[in-house]
Amino acid sequence: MFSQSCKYAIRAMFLIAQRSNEGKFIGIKEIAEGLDAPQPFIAKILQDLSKKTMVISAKGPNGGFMLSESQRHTTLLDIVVAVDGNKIINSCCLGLRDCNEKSPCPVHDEYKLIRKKINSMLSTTQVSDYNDELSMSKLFLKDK
Amino acid sequence: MFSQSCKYAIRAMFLIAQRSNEGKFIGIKEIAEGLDAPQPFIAKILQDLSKKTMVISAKGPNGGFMLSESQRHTTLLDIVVAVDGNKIINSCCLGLRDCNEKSPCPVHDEYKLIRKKINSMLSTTQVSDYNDELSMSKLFLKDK
DNA sequence: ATATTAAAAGAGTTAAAGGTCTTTTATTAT
DNA sequence: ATAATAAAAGACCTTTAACTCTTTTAATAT
Ligand code: FES
Ligand code: FES
Repeated sequence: MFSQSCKYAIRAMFLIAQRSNEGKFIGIKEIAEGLDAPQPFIAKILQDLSKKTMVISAKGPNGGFMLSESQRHTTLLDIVVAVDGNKIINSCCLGLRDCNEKSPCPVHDEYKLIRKKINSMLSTTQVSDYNDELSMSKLFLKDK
Repeated sequence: MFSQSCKYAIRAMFLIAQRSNEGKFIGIKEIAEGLDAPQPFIAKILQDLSKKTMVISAKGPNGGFMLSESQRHTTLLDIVVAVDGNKIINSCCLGLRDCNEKSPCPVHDEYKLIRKKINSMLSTTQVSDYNDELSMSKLFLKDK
């Protein structure tokens, strides 16, 4: 469904959002540990998101990543599109080039509804929506 | 969502199911053309399905592939599991090793419902369900 | 029997995703 | 100013998916 990079990107953004509440930068090392993910790989992913101005980064001591007020309203769909492109939004699940009513594949009608729910989930969830649950360890960003 | 192999496998099975009604074998060449897919790749995929007894194959003149009466009841879920494994059934969409209620990721509750719909679509659809629509060109297995 | 047909088998290739490493640049604390 | 810190940049490596090619085996029509 999502590439590995995209999954990490979403989880990283949730984590940065949570820490951004405290007004502090969180370093790559801490992010990688918080997600149980390879640090250099996370670094590269965040570099991309930083270029796309979806996260603020700062070099030097006490540097790291954080989200501005407006960046905390980034949706999961924003992240998915930034990392994986927009194929999730409207492509055929059986791989036909065009998904439309003119030449539907056998599962088109059913999949259309599922895809709508996926898009809805992604577009209605913001990265800061679960700050509290994450802080209280009711939700998790890595395996226990 | 599905690997390329899996998408081709599903489409190939729909096509073989449709032709099996006529009681004839359909050759790889014709299948590849019917799906607008690379012939040697389709051959590989069908070889695997054949080994897993999900399709009958015959060598020599008038050979090819067809589905037995019972094989026509194969569901899309059977195909997906055979080709891509069972990760679709119960894995976390953010990549956590375990998806369960004990350590849910932020989208667990919502994704659980979506995954259920996907599984339902796959398990209730049989490869021969759309024979007629395919024959009448109301549904398609390749781009126009 | 022989030639032809068509899938099976399996090695080989290509491209993309996933992941690592080293060097550079910017910041800040001293 | 200098040293220490931490991200940026970009080259590099590894693995897997996607796809191809060649040879072999089996079946059938003549
Ligand atoms: S054509 Fe396949 S999902 Fe729409
Ligand atoms: S834990 Fe992520 S979907 Fe269940």
